[in-house]
Amino acid sequence: MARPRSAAFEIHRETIVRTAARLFAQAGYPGTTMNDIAGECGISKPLLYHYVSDKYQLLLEICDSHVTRLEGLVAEIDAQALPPEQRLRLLIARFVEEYAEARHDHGVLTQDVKFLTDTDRARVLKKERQVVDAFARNIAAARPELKRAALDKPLTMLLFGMMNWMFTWLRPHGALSHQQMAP
Amino acid sequence: MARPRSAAFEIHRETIVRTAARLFAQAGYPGTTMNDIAGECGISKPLLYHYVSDKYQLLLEICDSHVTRLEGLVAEIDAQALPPEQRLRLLIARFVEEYAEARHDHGVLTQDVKFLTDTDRARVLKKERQVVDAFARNIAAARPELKRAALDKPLTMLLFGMMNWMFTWLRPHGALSHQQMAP
DNA sequence: TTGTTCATTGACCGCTCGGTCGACGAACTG
DNA sequence: CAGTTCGTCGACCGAGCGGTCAATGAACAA
Repeated sequence: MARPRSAAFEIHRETIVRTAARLFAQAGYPGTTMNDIAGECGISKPLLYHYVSDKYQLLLEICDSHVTRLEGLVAEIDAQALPPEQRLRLLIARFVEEYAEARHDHGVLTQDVKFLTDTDRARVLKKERQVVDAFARNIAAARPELKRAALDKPLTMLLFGMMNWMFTWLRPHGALSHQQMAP
Repeated sequence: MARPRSAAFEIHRETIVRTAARLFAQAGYPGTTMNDIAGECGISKPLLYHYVSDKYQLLLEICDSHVTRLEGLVAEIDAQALPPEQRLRLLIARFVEEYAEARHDHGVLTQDVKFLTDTDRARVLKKERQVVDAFARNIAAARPELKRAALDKPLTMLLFGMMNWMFTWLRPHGALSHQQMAP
């Protein structure tokens, strides 16, 4: 072998994935072309394919890495010994924080999972379900009367509805969000 | 002229629009082809174009008719003289009802408005904003302390987040939804 | 210095897309 | 009955898609 891979290879690749996430989030997976991505990155299409195998892998990588990060977040907070209510609040706060940072990735996750193959989608949704279950568990622990009324699961969904929807209208101000989860 | 338009023309056309709404909601606007729509309707592509001018008009018609219906719903409830809290509850109940009936149309509205032209999108979003404002007004009337804290607008958004998200997981059971809006 | 690999591109390929053409028989009007 | 429009379709068109090829020069190993 005569020339090693450039040190910047992974960096370039990551830039491409981030750009793809942004465009997917904005126009959807089928509504985004590889030309769009290459153009937005300021490179030619063959060069794009030098860094990335194909369009589908981009989608898969974005979804999988994001949902895996969320899973890690849950595990991290679960590991702390905290009173139920406080733990639930921490969970919500950290998720909102993560969503804000990875806004585009999360948009792709909620909008474009359906374009994954059956097996890939199953894998991603399984992780997502574990995250949701963790929320439901914490809600039930913080408000045992909901559990008794079998309302913990629906309420969890409603909570995710609020969180997911938030980033379709909130732009660059995040001061309010953390306190609003009380009612 | 020698042959009038078939009496079933409008019916067929409406069937096509409903089918398009379902497919758009499922795969997104760019992810749905005219062949898909024709196939799902059991007709050929030229026949599809006999009933419909082009793909874009389908999207526009779905979005516009749905948002106009929502607008009418607000006007109808606004016309009734009701105490604030009761009116808000009625508003929510009726919206959830409407979303359930027109689930696909609503999916298209929340997912595919972005593919409208600037002017069309502006028109649709203007109507949508009027609906949201009506909700905010009713929330402020029912809970004046929120208004004072300038939390009425964000809370309205959170409420819409819950309502919009609901129909991504709720399948054919609707008994719970109406009572859950209290907390 | 030499040989190989990397980084990069313009040109290209097969396919599918949104949309149209021209043809046909059946249906209706006068 | 005659003439026209409707309802219907197979075949087709130009454009753009995801993806590849072959070529080039620079970068590095030996």
